Amino acid sequence: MATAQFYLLDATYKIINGKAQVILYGRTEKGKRIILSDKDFEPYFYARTTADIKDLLLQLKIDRGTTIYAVTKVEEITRKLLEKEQTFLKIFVNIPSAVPAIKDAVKELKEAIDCYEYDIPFTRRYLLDKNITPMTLVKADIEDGNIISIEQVPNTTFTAPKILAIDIETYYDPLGKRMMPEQNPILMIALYAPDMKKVLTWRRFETNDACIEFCNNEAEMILRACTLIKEYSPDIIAGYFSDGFDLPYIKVRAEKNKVPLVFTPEGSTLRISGKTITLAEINGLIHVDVFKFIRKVISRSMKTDVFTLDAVAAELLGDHKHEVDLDKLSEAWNKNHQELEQYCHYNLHDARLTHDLCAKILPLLIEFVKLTGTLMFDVNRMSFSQLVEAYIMNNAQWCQEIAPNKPAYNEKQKRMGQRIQGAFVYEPKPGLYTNIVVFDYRSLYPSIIASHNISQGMLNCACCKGKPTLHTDRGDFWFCDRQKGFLSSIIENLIQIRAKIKQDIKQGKKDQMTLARSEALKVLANSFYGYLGFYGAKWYFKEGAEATTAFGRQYIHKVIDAVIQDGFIVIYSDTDSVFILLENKTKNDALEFMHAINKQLPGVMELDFEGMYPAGIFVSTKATDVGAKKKYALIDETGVLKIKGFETVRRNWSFIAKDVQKQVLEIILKGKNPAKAAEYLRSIIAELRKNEIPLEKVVIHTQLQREISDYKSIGPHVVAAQRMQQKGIVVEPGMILKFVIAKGTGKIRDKVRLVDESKQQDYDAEYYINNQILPAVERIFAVLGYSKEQFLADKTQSNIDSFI
DNA sequence: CCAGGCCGGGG
DNA sequence: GTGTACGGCCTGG
Repeated sequence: MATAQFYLLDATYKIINGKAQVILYGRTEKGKRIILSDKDFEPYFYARTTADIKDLLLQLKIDRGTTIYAVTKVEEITRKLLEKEQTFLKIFVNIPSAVPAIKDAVKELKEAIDCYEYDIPFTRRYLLDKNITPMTLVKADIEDGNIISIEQVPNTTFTAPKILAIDIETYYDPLGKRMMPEQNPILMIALYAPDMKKVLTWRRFETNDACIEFCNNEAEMILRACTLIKEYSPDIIAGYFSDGFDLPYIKVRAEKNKVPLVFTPEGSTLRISGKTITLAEINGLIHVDVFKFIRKVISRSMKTDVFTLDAVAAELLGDHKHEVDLDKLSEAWNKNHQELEQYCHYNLHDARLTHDLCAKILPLLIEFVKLTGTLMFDVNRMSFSQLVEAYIMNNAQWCQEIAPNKPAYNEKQKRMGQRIQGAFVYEPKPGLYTNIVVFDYRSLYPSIIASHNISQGMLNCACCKGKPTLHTDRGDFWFCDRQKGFLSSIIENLIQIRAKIKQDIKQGKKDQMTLARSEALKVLANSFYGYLGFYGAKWYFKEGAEATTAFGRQYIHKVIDAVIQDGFIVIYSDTDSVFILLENKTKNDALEFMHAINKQLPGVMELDFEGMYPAGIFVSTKATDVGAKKKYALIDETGVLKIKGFETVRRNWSFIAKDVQKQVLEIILKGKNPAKAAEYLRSIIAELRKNEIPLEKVVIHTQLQREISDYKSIGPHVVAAQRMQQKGIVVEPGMILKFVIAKGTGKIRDKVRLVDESKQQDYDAEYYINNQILPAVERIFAVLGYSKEQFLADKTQSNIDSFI
């Protein structure tokens, strides 16, 4: 017998001779790849029954043609379900895929009450039960490559996995057909790691750049990329939107060229799964889609609201993409080969940005892996609720808790219909304000859940009947005083771990790992409340969510009352934050107020100083309405705009609408000059009415998603497609249609014109003013006292401004 | 008001 | 793959 110690990277399983083998992929401390299998782990799930039906269960067999699903063993055990101890049957089956089938059969039995944990993927079950964590060191006793036993080596992390980034450039028609990998070849493949910089392409040109390598054709290029990846043997292959673009594209091209797609030394190939949202997976090589993690997990804490590689790299790395005209790439490919060099550099630079972003997010990703005990591939693609659930599952083990089931369709519908009364919102009076200070409660909801013991089994317990109750619209609640709940302990533990880490950070322990751990714990804690009220959650807890917001409303009222008593003016409050005006008080006065409040607050509750803003605008949802929730723009002391709740302007808006919205906010907050912004808007409207705004700025871009005949309702873009067809242009799904709205009568769709059949004079200024420009800025101006009618009135406007 | 339909990331 | 499917927003009906 030998032992092996290695960082666990990935896990999968395969069926051999009718039995499942777990396959673990790892990297030894000396950097060697290692692959081991474990033959002795059996799939199982739990059931509750009204009688002892072990013998009956052991008879269960389901014949599925080539395979037979069967129960192999049944054990009686005691576990808890929502904090209530009960007897369960642990039902073992022959292979993992037998679990759902046997589960269904068991549910049919008249003695069955319910089944549990039948939806936990086999390898995940393995990791949970063996108590081993990916991206950390594990120690295994092995015999002939088979694992006899395996355990965690405590306090270890694989901090420096080898990352290789990949990025491709493809041939495409600038007129914007949908991604068509069957027709359009890959032109370049870039691979980047600090010690591996390579661009492969299959058109030759003069170059001195040693990174550029020429292949004879696309097939050879793909094979060469595979060889380079195999030889480099990274732990992680990273891409940007590579689940949705690069890797599926490569897969199609490899099939088209009939070349095998092997990415690891031991021969793992690329697997593409999922229909609407594709996933690209390689056994033993962690595919990180940098874009997915950033958009799902990090986006909340970022300023940008577009997640292009350029915008994200700018914010997180302070770097940009190279500026090249990608629309000319295909032309260069066909005619001007010498121009391809700049595209190669562009390609490699994108791969570099992707690599650096991956390195940047890696510490956080690893901390989530450790906290949830889930494979990095999965963590990379999880939403907040999934992260929380994975974290709870990982902790349920030592609490002896069995996971409740995911809701069935009906239950989900029911839950979706159950509105939970939300937080308190003090509606802002729309307007432009100066010198705003923002306070917020530190981790308000997590603190409440922990300190008020909010957990299913603790609700309205018999033992604490008569204790002061929480009155809500849905009735009165109390939570047990004598026993600590499961969910509340988990979150209390989370808060404590984080407090300890924050202490460490304060004392100077500011390494990447510590900071990332603190951040991961914060994200989990902050997502906990949302999870309780999320309809798809296993531990959905409506009363708990209601109680949390009810307590939250009490706490925020306490601050608001105190702020007012102290002579500040409250302009806005939402959930855990209060926005106040300094007026003739100072920032110091505000800080002193906060310290005083904190002395009165119980336990872990604490009010923080969020920031100070020289100017801010609060906007209403409707032009005439009172203040809107969560819709404002602030400018901080360094001149950076903080914009919340303004809809992001998309492709199917005209350029002019996007421009105007941005300009208006800038003028108002930087120059604090509403009149100037209004003047600007008037000038734009006037130019539109004189049809002076260039035609290209009013073009609307929309993609045709299907065949024209498949449309049930005829939107403007469908009309544009029809017109193109009439003109003999081949129209196919995926095309970006460009059209303008011309003068005329009837519905919008009746006024659709193609760009090349329109002249500068043709576009309908009133449409653009009413449906594009004004919707984008109407609310902003409404709060400054301008109604949209004021801009629409085609008169001299100067006198209206004077009383603002 | 609901349902149908598009966007996003990538090239 | 212990299979099933994003979330937000706008427009037409």
